[in-house]
Amino acid sequence: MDGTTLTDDVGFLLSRASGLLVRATNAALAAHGLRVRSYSALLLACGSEAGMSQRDLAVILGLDPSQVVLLVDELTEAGLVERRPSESDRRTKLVAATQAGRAACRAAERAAGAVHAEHLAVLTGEEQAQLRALLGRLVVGEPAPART
Amino acid sequence: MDGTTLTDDVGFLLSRASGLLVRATNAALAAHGLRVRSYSALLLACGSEAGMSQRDLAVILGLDPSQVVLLVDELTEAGLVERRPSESDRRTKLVAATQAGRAACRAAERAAGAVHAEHLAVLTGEEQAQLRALLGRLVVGEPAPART
DNA sequence: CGTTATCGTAGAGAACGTCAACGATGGAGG
DNA sequence: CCTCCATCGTTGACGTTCTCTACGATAACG
Repeated sequence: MDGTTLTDDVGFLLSRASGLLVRATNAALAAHGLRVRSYSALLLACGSEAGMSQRDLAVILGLDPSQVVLLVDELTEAGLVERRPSESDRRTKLVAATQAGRAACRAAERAAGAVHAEHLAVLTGEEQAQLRALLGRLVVGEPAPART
Repeated sequence: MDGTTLTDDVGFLLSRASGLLVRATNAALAAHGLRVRSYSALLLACGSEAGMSQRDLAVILGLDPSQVVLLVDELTEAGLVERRPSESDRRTKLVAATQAGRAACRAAERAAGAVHAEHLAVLTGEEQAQLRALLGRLVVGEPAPART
């Protein structure tokens, strides 16, 4: 009567599933010079025309702001994004995707999507939607990530 | 029409949810001198009377064998497990929980379970079961974790 | 008996998480 | 206007985790 068979633990399964997917996606993105981390940031930068502040990036990605600095440094050096000054607040810098960045993002999107689809193939489309919905509620139901 | 809104991406949600739960669980287990990592290993060691080989530990936890060494070192130094020679194979060492280890495991189980329940409270019991089932299929549907 | 594979171990290097501090700017109040 | 406090980006540090390589000891196979 141990309700805690590790392999039935939601937390463990979450870590395990996440780890497997991240690993596979990293391998696929390596061909594009990206990792899951940088890809996510790039994707967000591509999301808005004007760019997104590093603080917003940190909040959405659930990272410490100091990590975002390095991430943006890396993407900037690769010529995929650029830091633009905000017009309304001279402290904030908007991270905006360059032309090359948008192109790389599209390519990476295909690569990541393929791995993604492959790993989720064991689930039906409906099940994938279910999973997405459940995880979504799990994530938003939580307090701030780091540095409230 | 971008099908890739990061916050709707299953992989991203997986990482995010996993990260949040691990962080919270680590905080809760800190009072018992454990982390999620060591707790998982301890739980497995407590699972079988004779103990479990480090190799099996690595496979189940999805870790590199070299990490298991450090993990078991740590647990051994804390007096929670001990390495026993296997009778059938002198190469393998069986990791078995001590009395103290089993006690610590039970206490940690309660602490982890509480955090667990709290973070999953946004889902109904049925939804939690659904999630567990979906994740389970996702995990087993994958190839070997590290070093096949 | 020799070759090949496996188990545990050790070590290194990169990526990641977490925290503390600082300069520059913005905002609120006297 | 000036002062106090909050925020944004940045830097630095320290510990954890991932990944890979190599090695000694033992096992399994030919």
